Amino acid sequence: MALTIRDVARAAGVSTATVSRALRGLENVDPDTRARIVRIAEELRFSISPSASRLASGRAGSIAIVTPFIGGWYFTEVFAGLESGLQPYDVDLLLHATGMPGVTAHPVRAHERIRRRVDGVVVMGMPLEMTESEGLFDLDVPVVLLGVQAPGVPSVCIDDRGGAVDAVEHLVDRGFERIGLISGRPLPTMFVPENDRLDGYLDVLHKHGLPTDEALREPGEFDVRGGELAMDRLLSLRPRPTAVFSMSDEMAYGALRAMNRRGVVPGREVAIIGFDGHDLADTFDLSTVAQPVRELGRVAANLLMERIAGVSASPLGTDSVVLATQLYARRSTGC
Amino acid sequence: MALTIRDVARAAGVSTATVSRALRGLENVDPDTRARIVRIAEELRFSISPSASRLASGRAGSIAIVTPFIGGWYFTEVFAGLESGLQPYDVDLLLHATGMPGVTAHPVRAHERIRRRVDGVVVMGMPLEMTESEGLFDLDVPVVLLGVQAPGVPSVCIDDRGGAVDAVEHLVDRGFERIGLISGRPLPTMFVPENDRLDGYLDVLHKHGLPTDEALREPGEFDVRGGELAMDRLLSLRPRPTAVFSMSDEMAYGALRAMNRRGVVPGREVAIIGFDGHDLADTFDLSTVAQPVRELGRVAANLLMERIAGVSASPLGTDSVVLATQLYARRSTGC
DNA sequence: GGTCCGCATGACAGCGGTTACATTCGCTCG
DNA sequence: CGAGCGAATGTAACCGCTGTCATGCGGACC
Repeated sequence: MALTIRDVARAAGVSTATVSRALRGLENVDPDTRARIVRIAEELRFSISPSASRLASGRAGSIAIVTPFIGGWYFTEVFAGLESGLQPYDVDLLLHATGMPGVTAHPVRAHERIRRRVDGVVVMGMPLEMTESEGLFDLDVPVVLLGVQAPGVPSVCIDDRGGAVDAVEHLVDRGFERIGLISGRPLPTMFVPENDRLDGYLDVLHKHGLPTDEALREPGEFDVRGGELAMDRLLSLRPRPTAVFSMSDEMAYGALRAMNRRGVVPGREVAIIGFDGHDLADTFDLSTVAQPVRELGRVAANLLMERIAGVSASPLGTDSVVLATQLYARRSTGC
Repeated sequence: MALTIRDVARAAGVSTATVSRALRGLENVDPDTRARIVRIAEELRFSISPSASRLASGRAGSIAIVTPFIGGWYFTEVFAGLESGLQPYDVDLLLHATGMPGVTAHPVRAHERIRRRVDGVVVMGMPLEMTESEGLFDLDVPVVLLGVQAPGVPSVCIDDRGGAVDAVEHLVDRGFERIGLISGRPLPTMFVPENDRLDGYLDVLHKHGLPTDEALREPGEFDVRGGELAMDRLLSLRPRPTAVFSMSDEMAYGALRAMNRRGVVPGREVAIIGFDGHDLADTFDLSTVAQPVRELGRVAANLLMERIAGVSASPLGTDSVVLATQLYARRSTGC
């Protein structure tokens, strides 16, 4: 019932091979012939059958984004960035959530789920070990890491250490000396970015000879509630920190709330700075180190598509793109 | 190089047809035979080629979610809900963003993009006219509307009018009388849910004989910044409203900010209630009418898959699922 | 003028499954 | 005891494209 390439071929008085070539913009087709075929295809409202095309060509026509979880601001932004980066290519974006090991462990390994159906994979915010255990390197397709860096694997990420340095230097600039930290998981973790941010934080403190008590570091689970509890604990310390660097904006929101509840004015008695550049940071006057998350997705998409195209081409280097972060100083740090 | 069903057939000493039947769990396969085939397939680490399967069976093996935009809390929750609702089915979820007409108009109609590659479509938060103009009804596949109701099309949505009634009744209960409104677009709009919420708002005011000045209604563009501006305008009125119903939580955040800037304490001088049940509503003490967004996605997925399966079955009714909203009273309304 | 070359095109064998239809075989039943 | 039946399995024709190889043809070249 649906039209096939044969119908077009017949209508144009050419062979199916020529139609196929013409429609895909391959070389060695007479411009006139191509124009005619394209016109006829449009008149007939014909469009190629992806499954047939994929079967015949051996390409999956899809790539997958593998992430520990769906939801949250970061995920959405990455996803939107990927989607926009994929526009120029005729490729579908598939999604696979693994769940976090030990928390929401997913019964199916990513490997099994996406095997044979993708030409490449973007792995988002997963430690290398997890990427391995999910079998993503055994898929025989290119892999691009997003938000993480690892030797020998192409990746796109930010300078986590540098971003943390900026954040903490900012606090020092503003005259704060007793600087606390809200991390994600308890440190050290399997997540490289967290460790990098910790390093940045510590480096600045050392550089300025400021206190680095471990008591000043509290995990906040990367969510609002966790941030609130972490800040509660920090505010109960004596002496309490006069400033706090939160590894995410969402935790910082929780921290802001804890401060409000106690009548502590952000930026005066206690300063706080987040990390991410979340949508609402501006709304809530939260200073933050913004990372270009959409851009991360976009670049990852391009990097991956390049590698897919270049499988047979010259041996590509192990590209590793590092994007810059940007500091936004707002009222929560007294600006 | 990759295994085919033939390799499995050979290894099991049966025909490819039997392997196909066994692996798909069809009837009329001897339990022993099936077990043997499944075991061998696993040993061989064989998995079916989706493109071959799709081509041969004529099924696309995918459904699409069509949305005006990617991003924001609502979108992400719906997406996560769909994904989880789709788990039991072996179906890929494709995404197509149309852009808003006149704002971010997308050059490609959804119709062209997803034609021949989906077995069904979930249309999210789009007015019926837009769904039509995108050609989604000409795709010859089932369509399920999400967040909108329309005669003759299956849909899953909430009771927008009822939710608005709850919100405004709550304000009245708390003793507020001069009640303003922050809508999305300027009213009336092409979006049915907004109009429904407006109706609910007006109904309650009428019922209690409260003022319904049009001056009390301001559009807030459904984003934080718009909400802030809208609230600014409302707070400049004399007499100013003593309470405001915002059609989304994100706009309400903006409104909260406007109040903070002017030193107006939420819930005391001026109350505000949002709509959505956004993640951060609790954090910022915002009263709200929560809608089960993930559930919306999940139900839509099931509804759609049912219809896809039932195309040939008995003529399904035009199911239209309406999910309940829930009021959360917090400090922003003086609780 | 004949040979060779390269471009435009055609013919056709797959790609890896699914499924309609045919076949086999052990039983039930008249 | 043979017809008839249903469950289990096999056979083979597609599904709609792509890619390889073959073919035709006009022009450059010697």
